[in-house]
Amino acid sequence: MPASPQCAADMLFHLARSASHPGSDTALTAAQWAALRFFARASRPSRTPSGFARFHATTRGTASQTVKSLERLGYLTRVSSAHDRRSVTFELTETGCDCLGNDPLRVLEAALEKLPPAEVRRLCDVLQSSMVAVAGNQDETVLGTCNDCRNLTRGGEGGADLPVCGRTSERLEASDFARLCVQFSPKVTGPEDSNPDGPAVSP
Amino acid sequence: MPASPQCAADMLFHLARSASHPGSDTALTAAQWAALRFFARASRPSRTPSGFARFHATTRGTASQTVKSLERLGYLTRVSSAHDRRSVTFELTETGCDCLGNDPLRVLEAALEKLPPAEVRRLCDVLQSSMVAVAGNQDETVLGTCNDCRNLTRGGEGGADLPVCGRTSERLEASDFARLCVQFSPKVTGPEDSNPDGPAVSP
DNA sequence: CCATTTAATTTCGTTTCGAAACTATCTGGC
DNA sequence: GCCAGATAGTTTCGAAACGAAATTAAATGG
Repeated sequence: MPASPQCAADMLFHLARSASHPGSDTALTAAQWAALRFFARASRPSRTPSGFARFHATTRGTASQTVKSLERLGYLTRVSSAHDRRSVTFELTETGCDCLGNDPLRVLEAALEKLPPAEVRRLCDVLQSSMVAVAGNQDETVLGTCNDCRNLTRGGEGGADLPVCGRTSERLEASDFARLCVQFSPKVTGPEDSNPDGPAVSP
Repeated sequence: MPASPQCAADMLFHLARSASHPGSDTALTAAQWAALRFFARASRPSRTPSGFARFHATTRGTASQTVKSLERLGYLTRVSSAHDRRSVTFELTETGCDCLGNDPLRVLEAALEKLPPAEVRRLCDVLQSSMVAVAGNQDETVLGTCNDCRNLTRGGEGGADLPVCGRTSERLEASDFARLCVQFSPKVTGPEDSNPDGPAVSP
């Protein structure tokens, strides 16, 4: 009764808000922190203005402005895509990287780092299944790592094929495997589910 | 590696944002939904503009405006406090109650309701310990139910004393025990900890 | 080759927000 | 009782964020 799902939702909301909210003495606004964080952690195909818009649950127009402001501040650099000339991706500058050390969300990360790894794993499972449920009702975005994504086709063991994202058919680098993707689709859990104790998937 | 604490923090942030963000076709703004939700679930001593400001991690000025707009819409009614003439509390009107059925956060609640209760319990523990850690660094607010709060002094078994909140020394009703409090302090977990498998508390 | 779709940007008006100033009330010491 | 300081709530005002719509450019698919 004290641990109702409703209470959990309220606490999750409050925690996210209080942890991501700059204490007013910080260099960037909340939206700018979110963008800086995102471009530091997303896989290359996701590091676009549209990708950030999905991550931040806002419009592309608003996302474009936020990104532009960070570019003006010298925290991001713009890289035009080779395959699609409409598309641009962003990289953190060294200043941007340094700045991330003051990200207000770091206190939440630090708190989670103190948990036992199994607990973190469970938390991730719960969060991911919840994102799937939320995204199902609306057409929201599910966040996950390329590693766990069904769209990732790894290079063959013979080294013949190169790893690509099946969604964007863009090449991935090894460093992208652990990064966040905004076009994530969870792998269908086969009979050999590695986490039989995990959260129930809705029928 | 795929379930890093950092990734968990990002997913938590994204989930909260995407779930609480109205699809733009909803009657209220994100801030208004948060306020309506809060006043529906907080214990009476917490149902003040200041209480909502803490919950929403914003200033009292901003909170005051949000509350005022909901009052104007007929979703909240203002009740002046008997003990402190500066203070006011708010109650949901019937319309406000009805409106809560369309709360965008309900899809998240629904997702969490599908989890096994033990999983929800674990999630609550993780969220609460994280809130404590975040609140420790800054002077943020920890959210919890009066039931689990060390400030709650229940009425004696003889019925002599009435249940009060030790923080505000205000009387509580039985219905408040399971409600959210913004002046929450977790009970010190004694040797007879009911959840020995729970998240480690930082040393 | 043309219609459609998609990526990104810009513009514009609205809303939200935070900081600071202000009023009213409570509290504690004297 | 009285005054200083703290606290609850409100208001004001300028800055930022936001959504919607229009625009440009490029990819895609008959």
